[in-house]
Amino acid sequence: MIGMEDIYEKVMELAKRRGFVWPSSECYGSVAGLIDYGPLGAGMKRRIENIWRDFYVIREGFFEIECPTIGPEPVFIASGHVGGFSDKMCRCPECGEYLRADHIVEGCLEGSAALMQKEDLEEALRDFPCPACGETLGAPTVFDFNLMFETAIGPGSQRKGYLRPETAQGIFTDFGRLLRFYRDKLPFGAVQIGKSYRNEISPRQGMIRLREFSQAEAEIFVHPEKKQHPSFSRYASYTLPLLGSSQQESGEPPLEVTMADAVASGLVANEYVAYYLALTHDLLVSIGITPEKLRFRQHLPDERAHYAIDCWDAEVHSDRFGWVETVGIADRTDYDLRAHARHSGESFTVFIQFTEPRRVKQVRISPKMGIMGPKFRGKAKAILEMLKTASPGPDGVEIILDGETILITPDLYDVCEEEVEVRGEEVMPHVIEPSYGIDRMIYGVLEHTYAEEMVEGEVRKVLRLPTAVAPVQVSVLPLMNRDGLEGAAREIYLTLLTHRIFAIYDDSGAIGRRYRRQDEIGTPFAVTIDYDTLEDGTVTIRDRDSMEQVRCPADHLVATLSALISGSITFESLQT
RNA sequence: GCAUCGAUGGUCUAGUGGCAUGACUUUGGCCUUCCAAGCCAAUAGCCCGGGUUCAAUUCCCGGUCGAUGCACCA
Repeated sequence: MIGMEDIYEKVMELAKRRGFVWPSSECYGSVAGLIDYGPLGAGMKRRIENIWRDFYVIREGFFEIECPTIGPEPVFIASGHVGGFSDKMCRCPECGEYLRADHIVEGCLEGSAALMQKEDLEEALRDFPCPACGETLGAPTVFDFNLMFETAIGPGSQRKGYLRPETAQGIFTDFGRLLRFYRDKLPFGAVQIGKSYRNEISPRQGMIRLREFSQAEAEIFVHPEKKQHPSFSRYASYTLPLLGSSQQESGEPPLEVTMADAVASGLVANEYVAYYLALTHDLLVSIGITPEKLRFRQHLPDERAHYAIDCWDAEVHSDRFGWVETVGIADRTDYDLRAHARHSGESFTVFIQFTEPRRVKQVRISPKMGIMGPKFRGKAKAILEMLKTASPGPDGVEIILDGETILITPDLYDVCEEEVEVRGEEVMPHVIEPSYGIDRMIYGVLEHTYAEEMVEGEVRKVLRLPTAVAPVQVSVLPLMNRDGLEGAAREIYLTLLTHRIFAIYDDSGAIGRRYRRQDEIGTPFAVTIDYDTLEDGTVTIRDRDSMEQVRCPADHLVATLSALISGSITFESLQT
């Protein structure tokens, strides 16, 4: 390779020029963090999403759902995004700098300032110097900056809504429906591919940090005590570079271990997490990420959400941006379901039958309603409810109702001990969440597959995209645009299209120039129609990566290309 | 968001207070029997808004976008 010192510039220049990625609304001045996928980029993105579906929908059996990108406020109150997805900020009255209010206070104070109220923060900030200009802050106004885009649903006194900051919540809110769809059994999973939105303060890394981005997320609902993946054997001996939190703390390199060993040694929390680490490696490599530029880093205890048992990022190395978090894989326990259960009042549990019904002795309070009704009148019903779960003492039961303590004496109820048959229990599943940043995957693939090489004194730019990811699969090129070559080429082109091979036809300019054009957009194969085609009915197939050619009878072309595209044969095998 | 620097056809670039360079690409034509060949022609540009000026792509102010540093960041 030559002159690869500024690969980001080169990749983005090509991506813009050739129609992969464009700045959005360019004619009115583009907006940071918003991009368009052009004709080739949109095709490539769709192919990558479909490969993701091959892994998660077809192979894992997790059906895909599609939820709105707008949600009503309670969803995001429950998810914690309304409260937790915002930062408390203030502005220096002297220099105008925006500051994290809690960070300033935290630097000089014991304990955590993140939970302080605005008013307390304002008071605490009074005497602090501005970290930017050094002037005393005085009493700045502390305000929340929430990273969610806000909107209003409907006219008039609208319901407040937000653009979703992740696709996951739709799967959680559909939990009850999904559970019934999967016929009340664990484990099951559902996935969603779609747009999410975050009003980033300063998105400045091209397509790495976007305000509107595509995510592919799976939510896998598992029994909290059964975290053995039913297909674990598929990846048990798969080896990955794992950078655990202890390796990071001691500055050691990643460990190359099998998934079975990783789980056995406790490096990875359970088989589910390990399985999706391996699957993610498998998937990323198959779309064109270089294995040497891919690692899995465990969250350090202080960066991991408090409720998560284990959390790993798949990080893709970029020459420009360093290690970029591209996929997150977490065991989120029952945090999300519990939150939605609390806020919505629905149960979010699965009834799991015991293998054998259990006989359980239970004490039941049977109120004497004939006495209690007249005695407590309007409160009787509420007291009755509370009695059901109370455990009676020798003097009776104390019940607190609306702040008033009421003693229910033993003469008001009977206690009967009985043995009941319990056939199962309500279980709140744990959630394993693999979450993929599609746009970051696309950038990683572009950067890793971009190559330059010297060919006869000229720089050849080539995207070595895997066939499954290339937006165009085959180009059809008549060697000359005359002597009947163009007619024969058109015929072959149409034949490929009817067999659903996505080909483009190009007869413009010298043949070498046309090969270069296809190299730049990653088209893996070129079919050239030359004078031998008119003689003996053969064409050549050119391989993008080796620039080698083989002759192939036109009659076999569809079958040969289909096999090459699907990967069932290699180009090298045709050369012998 | 702050500071510094930058923005000229699709791409790379020269240059200027007064008709805006060149190369590559693209399109059409000629030529051409396999890797950006040659010839002819064509298309296409001074980021946006305001100010100074007879005249602004050029100078000034503001904005947008991009790069770098700080800050922020699932």
